[in-house]
Order: sequence, then structure tokens, then C-alpha cells
Amino acid sequence: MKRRLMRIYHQLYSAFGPQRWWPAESSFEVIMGAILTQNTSWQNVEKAILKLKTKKLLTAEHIQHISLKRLASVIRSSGFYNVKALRIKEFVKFFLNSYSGSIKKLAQQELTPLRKQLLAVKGIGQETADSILLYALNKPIFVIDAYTLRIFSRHRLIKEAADYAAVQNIFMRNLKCDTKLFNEYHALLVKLGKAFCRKQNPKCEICPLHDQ
DNA sequence: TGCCAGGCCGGGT
DNA sequence: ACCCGGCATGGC
Repeated sequence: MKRRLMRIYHQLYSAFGPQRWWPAESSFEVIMGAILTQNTSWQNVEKAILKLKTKKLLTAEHIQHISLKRLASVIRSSGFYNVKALRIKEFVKFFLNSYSGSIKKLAQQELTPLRKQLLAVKGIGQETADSILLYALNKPIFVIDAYTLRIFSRHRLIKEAADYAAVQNIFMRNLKCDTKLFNEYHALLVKLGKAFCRKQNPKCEICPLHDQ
């Protein structure tokens, strides 16, 4: 499995090149994006982030001080805006209370206890927590998402019913524990997923993983 | 036009 | 321990 996973990585890398994730100007922006993109196309999230930027709302303090309703209207384009506004507020509360709103302090925390703390925030599940850990805080954890499950299931590398933790373990047991590798690998899987492995999957047979 | 998108939660069985 | 409905916009 180790060789297989690295071979897939190299195939993806040579097909698509470096992805340079996460597309954001700050760690806090990464975190907001991670919540906003829950079951939502990134295109819609970008619009919401742009609005947050325009309204100077990309800091914990500013978000803390606006109403839930106003926040919801700002992030409207990302869909599920009422629950997401609530989730952003929940994270910001945790962030300010436990880490004084300091990304540096957040990043100093150990991966495992921090992951547990993030999962205790209502609205942050495994993927969102791991995205924050990896892409906002540079912690070595592999993010699993719907594309990853679908791609690996369709290529019969995992059981169709495999759950998040099981698949994450496959990656983390068989890859060198390396933040850069985890970052690039997951980004490449999303790239592949968008191009060739949507639910309605017209052209999986020409996806780069089928070559050679 | 209908289907889908870089999930998560709560309630029911 | 699963299973499911709800949450909602915008693009193709």
C-alpha cells in the first residue's frame, strides 16, 4: 500500500502539478473557508469570503461583534447560511475564550488535544477540524473528504463503506508523516475529483489514475 | 431543468 | 450502532 499510495501521488502530481493549497491570505481565512465549504462548491464560498473581506470581517473580534443575522446575510452565497453563521460564531467563541484569538497560540497546541477541542465545537466535524489543523496550522494530519472516499472507492482501494477514521488511518500509516505531503496529496485528490470524479461521473475512464 | 457541491447535527429506530 | 432529513445558494 505504501508504494501504491506514493505512485498515485506521483501520477497526480505529474498530471496536475503543485496545487499550493489552501487558497487564502491568512490562517483565519482558511478556517472560515473550511466551515463555509461544508457540502458546498468552492465557487460559492469564494464569493462569501470576498464579502467578508470587503466588510473587514476576517478577524475573530469583528465577527464576535456583529449580529448573527448580519453575518448570515454576508455569507449568503455559500448556502446553509444560518447554520454556518452559527458555526462561525461557535468557533470564534472558542477561539477567543481558549486562545485569546491568537493563531500563534492555537498553532502551539499539540495536534491530538487540539483536534479533540476542535471537534467539541458545534459545527466542526472531522474534515473541518483536520482542514484547520493541516491547512491553517500546518499540523501533519491527512484530510479525508467526499472526493477522497469516492475516488478510492471507485478505484477499489477501499471498501465502499469505509469510514473517515479508517481511510485516514490508511493514509497516515502508509505515508511519511509530512505536512507538505499531506497538504499536496489531499489538494491533488480534490483537483482530480473535481475534474473526473463527480457523483455524475461521465469520464472517470480517462482520469489520470487509469493511465499505464 | 434538475442535480450537485472540498459536511455536520439531531432525532428516530 | 446505523440511517435519514434538514440546512440553501449558485453553476453547469
